[in-house]
Amino acid sequence: MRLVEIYQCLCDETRLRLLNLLQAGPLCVCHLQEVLDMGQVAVSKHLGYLRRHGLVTATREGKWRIYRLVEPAPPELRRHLACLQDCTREIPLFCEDQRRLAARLQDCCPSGPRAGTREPSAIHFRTKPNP
Amino acid sequence: MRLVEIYQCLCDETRLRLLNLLQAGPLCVCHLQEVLDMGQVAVSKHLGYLRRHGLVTATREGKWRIYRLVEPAPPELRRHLACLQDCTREIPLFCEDQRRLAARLQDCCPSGPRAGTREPSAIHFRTKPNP
DNA sequence: ACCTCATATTCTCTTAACGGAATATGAATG
DNA sequence: CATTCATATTCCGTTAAGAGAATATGAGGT
Repeated sequence: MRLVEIYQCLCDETRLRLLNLLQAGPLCVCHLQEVLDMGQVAVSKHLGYLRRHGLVTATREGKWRIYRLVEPAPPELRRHLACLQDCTREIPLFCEDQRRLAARLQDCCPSGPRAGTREPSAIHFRTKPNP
Repeated sequence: MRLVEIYQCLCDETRLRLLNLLQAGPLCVCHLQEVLDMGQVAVSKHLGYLRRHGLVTATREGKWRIYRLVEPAPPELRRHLACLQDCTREIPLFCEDQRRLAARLQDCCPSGPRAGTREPSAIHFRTKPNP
């Protein structure tokens, strides 16, 4: 993975917000869309961009498509995601996003704030993302 | 300084090379231009971009314009520059740039490879950048 | 088989980035 | 004060990014 490519992925605020949310675990598009409060096309396109450049991967789970950070991440990417996380920790917008996500997942899977982390599909089969 | 702004500055290879070289100390445009082996306009524009976004500062020294990393750098920037340096250490292109710069400075100020670090103007008054 | 839901792709428009050629600026020097 | 040197700015053409509307795809449910 080329270094510039990483920065190109990081140089858009929407993509930073997406990565910030994905740091905590896999998510489907509709959750991301809700938390960011953006149009479906925009979110989908940015996720596609991240996927084409190898920062995230996508799998199907029933009707949903689950995105997660690439695993294992190449070392340059790991470093940069860690650096990003250090910074976003102190930035209100990103903290709010995380809070909104936590709340959204509470609604969805009350058994735990990140119950889906180990079994991502569980998020979507317990309750529908948009009931 | 906004986070996205940092990434926007870092998402171009030429700018990464410039920052890599400036990590070691202040430099004039002509040295950078020589090491990168690029046109004057391109180098000047990229430096201008970095300056407008607050990553570097510029001062006049006689006929030359000396660029250096902003001092003191805001914390997010410090972190990212450190991260960048960690990565570039292992990338041939950036290492070659550093070697070429060292060689160029040898020609220019034989008293030491980074003689200009403490007294940047000395680089340019001992010998002309392009004799 | 049809329908719906979640998501992706295409199209179009606007805007920004990049490179190079030509030109402008401003300091130093004869 | 005219010239030279180092650098910046402007202009132009090309290319890529981003947003939104409309449409396509593909899996599940009826």
